[in-house]
Amino acid sequence: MVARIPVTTRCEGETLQEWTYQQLRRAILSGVFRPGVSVTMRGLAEELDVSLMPVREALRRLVAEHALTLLPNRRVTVPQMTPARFDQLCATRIALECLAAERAMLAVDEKRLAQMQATDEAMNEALLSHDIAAAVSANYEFHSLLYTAAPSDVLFPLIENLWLQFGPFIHGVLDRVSDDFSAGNYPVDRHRETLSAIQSRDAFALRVAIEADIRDGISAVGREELRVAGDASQAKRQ
Amino acid sequence: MVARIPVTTRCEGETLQEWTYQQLRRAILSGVFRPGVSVTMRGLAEELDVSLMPVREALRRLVAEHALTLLPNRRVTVPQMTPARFDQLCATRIALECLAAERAMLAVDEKRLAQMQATDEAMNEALLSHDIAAAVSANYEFHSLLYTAAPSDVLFPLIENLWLQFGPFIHGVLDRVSDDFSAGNYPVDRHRETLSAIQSRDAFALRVAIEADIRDGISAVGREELRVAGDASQAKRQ
DNA sequence: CAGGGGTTGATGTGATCACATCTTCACGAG
DNA sequence: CTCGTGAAGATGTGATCACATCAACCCCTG
Repeated sequence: MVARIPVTTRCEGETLQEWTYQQLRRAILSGVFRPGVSVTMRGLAEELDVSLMPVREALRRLVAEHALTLLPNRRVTVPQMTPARFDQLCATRIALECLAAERAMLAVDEKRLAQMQATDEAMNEALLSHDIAAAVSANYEFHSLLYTAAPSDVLFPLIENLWLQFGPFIHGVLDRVSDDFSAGNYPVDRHRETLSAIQSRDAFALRVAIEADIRDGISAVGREELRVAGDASQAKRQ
Repeated sequence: MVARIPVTTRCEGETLQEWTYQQLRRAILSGVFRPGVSVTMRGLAEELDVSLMPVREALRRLVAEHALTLLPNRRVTVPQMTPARFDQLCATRIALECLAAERAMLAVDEKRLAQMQATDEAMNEALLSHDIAAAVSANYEFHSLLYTAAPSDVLFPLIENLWLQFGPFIHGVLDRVSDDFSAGNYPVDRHRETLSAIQSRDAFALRVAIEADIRDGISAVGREELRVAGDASQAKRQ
């Protein structure tokens, strides 16, 4: 474990296990854990300054959500990204997020649309100033604002699962996009296409925009995942 | 807890927690737990004759998979089915299973096709003899055989999640279908359509067949879920 | 110097205990 | 008779301990 886990203050009435889960989850989403490294319950317990029990249950939960992987050795590791897995994640994201977007579209009101616009601008600013962490969370919030317009306790958790599995790689994707931004190479703003599709209540255009947004992420990665996988196998030896 | 949980023998090298999880999972899938009833760790521990710890972790896992629900009281219950949730589950199943079917289609060989045919016939026989449990597992196996033709460690777990959430209701659906069967009212066999679509490598026909299979389940339920929900609110008082 | 076997430390699993919180039920005041 | 209050039991959470298993490491033998 090289990088420290950023911790937040514990909310009132929140169980230790829930807090621990949230910390680990945020750490995974922000790419603190590199693929291939194995985490130990005692190590995390010491780092988060909690006992074994909350860590144990938080890890169990993250494994159940496929955010972490349980090896046959019963050791917990950050899952490796393979081209096949990457491809599956993208295809599944497209299927689920297009569905979620379509179902949420009619429920997006003016207020939410304004929030989405503001979030998109915040993301672009973050990309320009190379603040990857802020860009990641703004991107996350943009999609969340859309999908949660129509309350959904089935679809949205599944999508969050996929994001969690993508976790360590979103960082790499937006890093690449940020570089392109700085080089003056502005890519097509899929978020803006998304917003105008919602405004004109065009379900088909919305699906196209969402799919394009996800596919842009893919092409931004390119052979990136291979490099990350290479880093991971080095990190494993540490 | 009215119904007993059917237990299987514990495999060699399987942890107690894993075994407990499998027992509870099978119980949910076969509809032993009725929606709305709350389960207790100590109750399950006694019933399965294990200590609290394995039950605790198994429940945590099932909650993470949305097979069970954690109330604000920190009590674990079988989730209620509402029309909205039912609709979401169906739409998500269609999106994911059509995708999975399309991706698996080309990987289905003669041997697997024969297995699927045999499984479908077994299901029809089970329906005729009103053996709902056998029909449920045959239906499950039929779809599994298709989706696992191309190994997928992303899509398939998500689909299994949805099936688990459907769990208590599949029973009701097939109960209804079984009644129709006995009344000589043979519904369209969507599984047969699925098989012929695979044989002719027709991706579009396959999507149509899968979607129709899932939608047939919906119409078979009809207002069924309301009756079940009604039963559940009664059962809760027990 | 290379390979194998034994030892020691680390790790996950399971059990048990202590405690805070919630539920439930009965009793008594209004 | 109704509603609030208090006590007792039940329940989930967290901590700590014991143990089997696994990994790394070192030393010995060839």
